[in-house]
Amino acid sequence: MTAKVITRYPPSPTGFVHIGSVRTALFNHLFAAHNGGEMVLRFEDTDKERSKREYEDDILAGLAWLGLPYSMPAVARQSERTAVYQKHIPKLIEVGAAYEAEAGKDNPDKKVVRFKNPNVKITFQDAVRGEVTFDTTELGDFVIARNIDEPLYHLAVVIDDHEMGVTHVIRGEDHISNTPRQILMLEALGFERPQYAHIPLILAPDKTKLSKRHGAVSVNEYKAQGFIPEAVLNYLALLGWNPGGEQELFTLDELAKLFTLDRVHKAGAVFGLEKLKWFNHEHLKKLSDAEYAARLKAFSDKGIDPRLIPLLKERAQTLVEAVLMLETEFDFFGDPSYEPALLLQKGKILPEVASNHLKALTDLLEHVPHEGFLAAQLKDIIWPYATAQGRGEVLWPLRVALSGKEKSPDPFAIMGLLGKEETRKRIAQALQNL
RNA sequence: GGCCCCAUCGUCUAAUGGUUAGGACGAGUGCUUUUCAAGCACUAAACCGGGGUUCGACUCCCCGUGGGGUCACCA
Repeated sequence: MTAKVITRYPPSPTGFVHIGSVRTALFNHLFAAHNGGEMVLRFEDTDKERSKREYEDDILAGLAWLGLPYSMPAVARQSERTAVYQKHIPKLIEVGAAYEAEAGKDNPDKKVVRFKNPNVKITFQDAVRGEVTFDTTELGDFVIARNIDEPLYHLAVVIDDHEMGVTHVIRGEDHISNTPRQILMLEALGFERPQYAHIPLILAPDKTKLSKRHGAVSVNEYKAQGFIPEAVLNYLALLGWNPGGEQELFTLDELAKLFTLDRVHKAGAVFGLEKLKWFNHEHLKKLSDAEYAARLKAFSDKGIDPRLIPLLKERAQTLVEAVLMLETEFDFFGDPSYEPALLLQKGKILPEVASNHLKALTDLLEHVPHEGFLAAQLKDIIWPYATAQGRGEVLWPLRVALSGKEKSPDPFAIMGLLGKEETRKRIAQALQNL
């Protein structure tokens, strides 16, 4: 059939890896994976002032965290690819497609390279937008290189994409107006035109391009907030793309199987944290208990009782939230201390009533063997009594006696975790407090 | 402003000429093991406007309007 599909992810290492940039990488990966191809990565660091190694590391770490695969050419930094560019820039001048010109008044000795604009209309097929036409006349003879061997962004892109065998250029919509000038250069160089696809931008709630001023924008921040890659990927994939149908939860592999460019949207999509949280919770629930505990370790070095994991899974939307719960409503293993009035639900329950119920419960629990002291069975035993006597008046004092807290998991779960001895102790203590 | 792109509930979206315009997040209400969550049920919520084309338009065309992107020796 046709040549192997090669997509590209060319970040410029001038900042921490942006969520929009990651979405572009994701789409490039999904398309490549869907077609049995691969995504190549290169660093566009021709801006030497702003490019930094720490940002490169950050980008690579981000991809690793997300689990997005890529390949890299032997020389991946544009700043180190001078030899490659030297093959092509003089050629452009030789064939008359470009010329050297004075840099400007402030720099009389310096010579830049300008592209000789043929002033034509350029039409290209965009995989998501269809036919797009630009008049390149307004571009003038634009500068394509700082000097004979230092190309500027547009030229470097064209040469690198060609050298790396890129077949599909999938990038943000903000690049759509750059496309005609890149096509101009690519034609002058005699390169084949790749397939273009301009994907919609990720927008902030005010509908403008998402940027730092809108808050968390780096994937690191999401990682630090306790989001997991499965959820981030799933959420991002569905921003501006949709496989049709009503399924929303997907793994990366499932997404790759379904991904096609013709289902990519044309309009920008607003990034919504609430829905991301929902995706995170859903994916968190799908982890095994062991895996959940392992991920939690990155946020808390305290050992946690494995029996707590199912409860956390049910409640926490993020891992940070889980840690927080462990420190608050789930922190009931230590000595519970509380205002005795809390036992009475702020005066709603009479002291005699509460203590009668607690005494009755003590008797009920007396017959339960240690081995049978489990949440489900305790519920079976206590439930009929609570129902007969009034659930609120029975269960509230019990829950407070056990947890000492205004909010906590239900009393049966807590008793199961504490065990018979501790449960008896706490109920006795509550009786004394009354 | 020039050029280019876009337009379904508040948000993410389904629908590809014929649906009571569907789902999800969020919101509200109720139920539940009467705390907090979770869960479940229900409710409110959208085709930007105007012209065409057509027996029939959310879907096709045109014009408005609105929004966005881009106009560097940044990428």
